[in-house]
Amino acid sequence: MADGKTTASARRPSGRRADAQRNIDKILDSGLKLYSSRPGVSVAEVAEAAGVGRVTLYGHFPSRTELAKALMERAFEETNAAWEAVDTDGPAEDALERILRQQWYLMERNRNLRDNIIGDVSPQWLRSRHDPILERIEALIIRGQDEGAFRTDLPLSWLITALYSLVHAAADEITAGHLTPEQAPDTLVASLRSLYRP
Amino acid sequence: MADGKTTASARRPSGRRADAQRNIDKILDSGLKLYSSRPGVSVAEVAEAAGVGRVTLYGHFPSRTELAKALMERAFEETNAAWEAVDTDGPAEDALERILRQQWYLMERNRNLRDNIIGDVSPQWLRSRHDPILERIEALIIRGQDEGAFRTDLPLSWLITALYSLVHAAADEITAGHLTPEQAPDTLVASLRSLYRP
DNA sequence: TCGAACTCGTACATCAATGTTCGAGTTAAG
DNA sequence: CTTAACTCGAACATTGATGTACGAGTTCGA
Repeated sequence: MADGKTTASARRPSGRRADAQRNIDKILDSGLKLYSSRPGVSVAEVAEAAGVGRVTLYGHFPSRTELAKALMERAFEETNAAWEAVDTDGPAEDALERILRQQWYLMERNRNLRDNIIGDVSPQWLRSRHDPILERIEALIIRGQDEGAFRTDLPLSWLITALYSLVHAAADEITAGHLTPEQAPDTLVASLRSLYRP
Repeated sequence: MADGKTTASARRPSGRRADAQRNIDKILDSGLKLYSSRPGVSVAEVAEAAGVGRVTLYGHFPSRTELAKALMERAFEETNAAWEAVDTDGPAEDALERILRQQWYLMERNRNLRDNIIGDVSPQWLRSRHDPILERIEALIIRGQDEGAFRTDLPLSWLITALYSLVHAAADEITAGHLTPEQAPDTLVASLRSLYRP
């Protein structure tokens, strides 16, 4: 027993037991679904949706705020991965269209998540994670302006905001039943083409 | 004393005392300001902002829901009055521009009010009050389409939603400090012209 | 199979919001 | 001036959410 300190925690210093990890995943999945669908979600709801005891949830996420952060962190990672996967070569106008068609629902989901999580995390924290994503879009728009494909008579930040805004609007229209999920990307692309062209 | 029943309430059956009416106004004013600025406003906050006791507030508005309804009702009336005041003659494109320049801040404020009040009143109630306003915009857009000034390749409801969406975006940009209140209407009008033209 | 890691329900303390009651004071209106 | 309407603070009951503590049971991992 001289070297009996080879406990599990010593052997897997940064690891978790498989069932714990499974529960963490379930919690994050359910949390994302709930938080991105409506405001005012409670910790208890997330736990129930995940099929997990409330105490278990608190065991992994010490507070509501920590849970919220984990959800946002995960969403940002997903977005970054999506950007890596998309082809941004060629004319900026075409690249933007590809990005929209592939990611508009992701943009929308994360925007809702962000809206419904405000108040749980500090604005600074939120900004620090969100800015890198904005920069990617910004760079693409600037490229389009250099190519002469995008207008330059309106502020750059406005073009970005308008883009997000219309993505959000498209999602609302689907929810309201005025637009089908198939029509949405076409409508969005057509609208943004009109809006972005010089 | 045969006719001694000439009490105040009998004499002013539908009227209120002047100080009561004054307080009601203060409550609605403060409530509008708070509700349209952020979510999660409590009744206590509204009372305090109005400089009125919480009990007094409950005396006039039996519940949080009733207060919310009164706020929305008032906002709708204001919007209707604004529509009556605006000149909708001439080409639809110009009329829309005039409306935007005169009412965009009102549209924005009421949209926030609506967003932050969801959950306090039923969706049906909200719809029933909001629809008449949408119809006015709808009629104007259809007129523009008949004149050949507005595009017809996108759903009508989408054009309306996009309009509201961009108004909201413009307000966000002002809040974020990316747009001045003077620039906002021009940016908005320019964007919607691009978006609406065939 | 053994022990540590993990889960679970129950129970508890805390906090904030809603809505009500009471009684004493103030104010408008006739 | 008289009275009814109104206001106010303080106190109370209720509800729902957050976070913690405990102890008994289950499951993973070596």
